[in-house]
Amino acid sequence: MALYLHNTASGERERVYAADGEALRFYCCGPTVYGPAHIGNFRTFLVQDLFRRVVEVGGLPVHHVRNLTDVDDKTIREAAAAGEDLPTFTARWRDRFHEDAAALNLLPPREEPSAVEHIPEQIGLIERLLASGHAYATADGSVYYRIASFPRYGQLSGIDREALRENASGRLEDADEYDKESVSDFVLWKAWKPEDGEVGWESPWGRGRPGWHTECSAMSVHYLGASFDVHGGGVDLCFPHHENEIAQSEGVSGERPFVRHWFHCEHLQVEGRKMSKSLGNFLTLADLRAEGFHPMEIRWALLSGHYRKTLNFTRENARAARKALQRLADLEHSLGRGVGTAGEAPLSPSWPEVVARGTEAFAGGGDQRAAWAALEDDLNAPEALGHFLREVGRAEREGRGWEPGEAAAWFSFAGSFLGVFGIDLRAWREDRAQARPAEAPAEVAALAAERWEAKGRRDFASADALRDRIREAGWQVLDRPDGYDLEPIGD
RNA sequence: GGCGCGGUAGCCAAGUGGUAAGGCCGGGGACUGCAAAUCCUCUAUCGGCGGUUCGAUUCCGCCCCGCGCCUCCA
Repeated sequence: MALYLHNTASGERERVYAADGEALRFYCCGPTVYGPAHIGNFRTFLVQDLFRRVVEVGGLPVHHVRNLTDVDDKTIREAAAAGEDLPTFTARWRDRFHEDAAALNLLPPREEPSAVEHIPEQIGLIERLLASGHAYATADGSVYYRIASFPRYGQLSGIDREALRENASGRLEDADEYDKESVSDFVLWKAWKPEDGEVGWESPWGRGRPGWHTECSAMSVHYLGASFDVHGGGVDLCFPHHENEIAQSEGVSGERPFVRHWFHCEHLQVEGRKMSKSLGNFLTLADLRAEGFHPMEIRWALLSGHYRKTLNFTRENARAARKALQRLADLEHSLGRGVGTAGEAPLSPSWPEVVARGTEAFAGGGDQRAAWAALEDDLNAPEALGHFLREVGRAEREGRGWEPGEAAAWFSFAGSFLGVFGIDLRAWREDRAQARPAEAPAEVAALAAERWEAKGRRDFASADALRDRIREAGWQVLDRPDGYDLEPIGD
């Protein structure tokens, strides 16, 4: 495999490989569990999922770690507002995140550590930072990172410390932070305050809780080592979160680099505008499901742009995705019976099978090879989709004339492609079949029977009139040579 | 102001120094008694102005516009 990925740290496309030669060590900043994740969050997680799938199909196992932030200002505030204790509150949203992630067919990470479960590791990290002079405690029992002690600070995001100081000058009056040495210093341990209520842990500096940035350094190093291969997140995390992680992790270990490859995903817009609560376009998966969209349609739409460009999510795109899925389902129905090892569902091979097939599945014609090549070239999903859809069109036009062997090869390619994209066609098909009424109301069925009879008499005027009445009832008649089907209108 | 990402057909979205993938929508046609599906077919000179070049959408410069980050937002 020769997968190349843009590295924020160098600004260049670089080869992805496992330093230990065995598994790619991959850390992702996960969600803060204080409410439902929105589709912008999921865009990032989906891109990371696509990346992981490409690496694994390329033959390299991935040691994937994604954390859960279950203690911070927002979780504490919202838990209090909900009248729940913090663990109960965050567990609920954690479960919700898992449900959404499963619906979107995200592969679960190998480990999913949470901040609350790793307080000792975080305290240990802070102690080492204090010992090495990178941190200092203040009178109130908080601990801050001393940015002046880390000359490389700002290198990842290209921000220089002088500018930081100037820009931050307007916030000097922030009462909470009056005892920091420098306004740019960030908090590692926050001393307990009355509004924290029951939330707090004992530490060498008194009762308190870890600052947000602390957890990712402590947990990534704990699970993946002081230096690992790839670290992902949304572009907004580049500064200050990832910058701070570098300062913390390299500060204690002295090992460089903390992360070899920084992988940042651009943001998402909705219907041409940025997502914001005031615009009311802060979409969650549940919102879109309520509008009738299937998670697989959302997944397709969210992966249809390049990860380093802002993507405009539109309902129209989601409908285009639905159409593509329908084309695939039709194709599987017409050409795919008994083809390949997946039997009746050759376009829905299991993930282990997709991994086992590896890149061999893409060794066919030009577009098949090109689809894989596009993915290896900085994860160019839209180009890969273009090649894939050209293959779909070819199958639609030529498939009926194929020999069994040709059909099997094509379905192996297409099944693997959908596997890499994490599109579970079977789930989509079954959920939709379940969602629609299997049978028309007796009244509609009677009209349809009457129409079929009129049609048999070649009384087309009556037949058409009945078709209209059936349509008014919300159903449509689809004729076959030997009969007809009734389907609900609406999608 | 600093750093970063963009401006390609009605919409979404790739891409290349030699006259621009793919999808959706829409138009026309074939097929069908009608309808659905399917098939065929049509729709762009790439934000603006200069420059380099035999030739630029692709390289350089300037300008205009949109978006993100600049201390806890994927």
